[in-house]
Amino acid sequence: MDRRKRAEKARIAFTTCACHHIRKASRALTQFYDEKLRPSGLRVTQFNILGAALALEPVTISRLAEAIVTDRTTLTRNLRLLEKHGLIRLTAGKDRRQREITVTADGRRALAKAYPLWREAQVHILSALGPKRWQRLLGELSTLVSLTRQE
Amino acid sequence: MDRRKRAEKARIAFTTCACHHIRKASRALTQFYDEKLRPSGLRVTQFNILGAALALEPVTISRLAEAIVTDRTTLTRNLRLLEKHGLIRLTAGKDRRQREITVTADGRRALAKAYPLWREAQVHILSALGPKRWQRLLGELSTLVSLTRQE
DNA sequence: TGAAATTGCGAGTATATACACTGTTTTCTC
DNA sequence: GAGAAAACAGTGTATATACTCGCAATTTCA
Repeated sequence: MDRRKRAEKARIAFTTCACHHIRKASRALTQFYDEKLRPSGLRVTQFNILGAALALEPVTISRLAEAIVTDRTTLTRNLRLLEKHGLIRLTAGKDRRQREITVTADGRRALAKAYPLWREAQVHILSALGPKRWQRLLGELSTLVSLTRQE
Repeated sequence: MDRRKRAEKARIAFTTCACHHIRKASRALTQFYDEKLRPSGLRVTQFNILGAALALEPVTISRLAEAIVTDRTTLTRNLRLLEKHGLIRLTAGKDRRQREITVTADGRRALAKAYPLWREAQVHILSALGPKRWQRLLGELSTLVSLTRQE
């Protein structure tokens, strides 16, 4: 293959790659939400983990990882940070292999403080799209996730 | 606010957060593409950076960062890795502040080897969606990016 | 009941990401 | 032309991500 063809393929790959576009949007949204959440001291990742933990508590690490579609070992490390800041507690379960996550009073306070800031970011995005486009986008994102899970 | 209401808000936040859903899809797609690309030794991030560099070379770090919508300092570190593996070269430009990126012969070989693997992953996703849904999704992702850029 | 398989989790290692700050070079302005 | 402003890039630090490996507790089953 000559040089020109190779460059052309490279151009196609980087302008059309689905993963690239999703990652790009992910970076942009993360920066946006993080910026809005800054006064709360939580990042959007932490806000989401903490919120999921509160909604599901008491919950084990593996169950929570499954719920938010994150690698378990990634979640372990993210939880360690929340624990260090006193926002969650990790205790041994009945099954001594398991570790149960509970949100502390500080954790609930942090969530309550962050919630209106999150809402501001969320409204900015959702109101611009409108409920119809938003719902459809949500569906497509779910489709993408399941497309990568099935083989 | 009572305990129940707080948990309810937490549940809403983590089930509807736009950022959470995009990040989730991003993780899933990244794992999928990385898995397919594994025999090539490139990750999808590296594949995309290398492809963009080849399409735009010679290009400075800031220009490339702009093109792929990545923080410049992130790109600097990602490029360092590609340089260490001999896939790109970083040379001083005429303007001595700039550093120019060029893809080496090894880099082009790595891209050529990875291309069919990338294509396999890409086809899996795109053929499942079909061109129409894919184009619309691409448009929505662009919209999201610009929604976070404008204030 | 005891060995094998399974389950739950952590550590080691590597990459990706970005904010705040710093230094250097170039350009602009008076 | 000197000083100010802008542009380009690197470092320090912190977080997010996940693969591989390994250990301990539990369950399964012969």
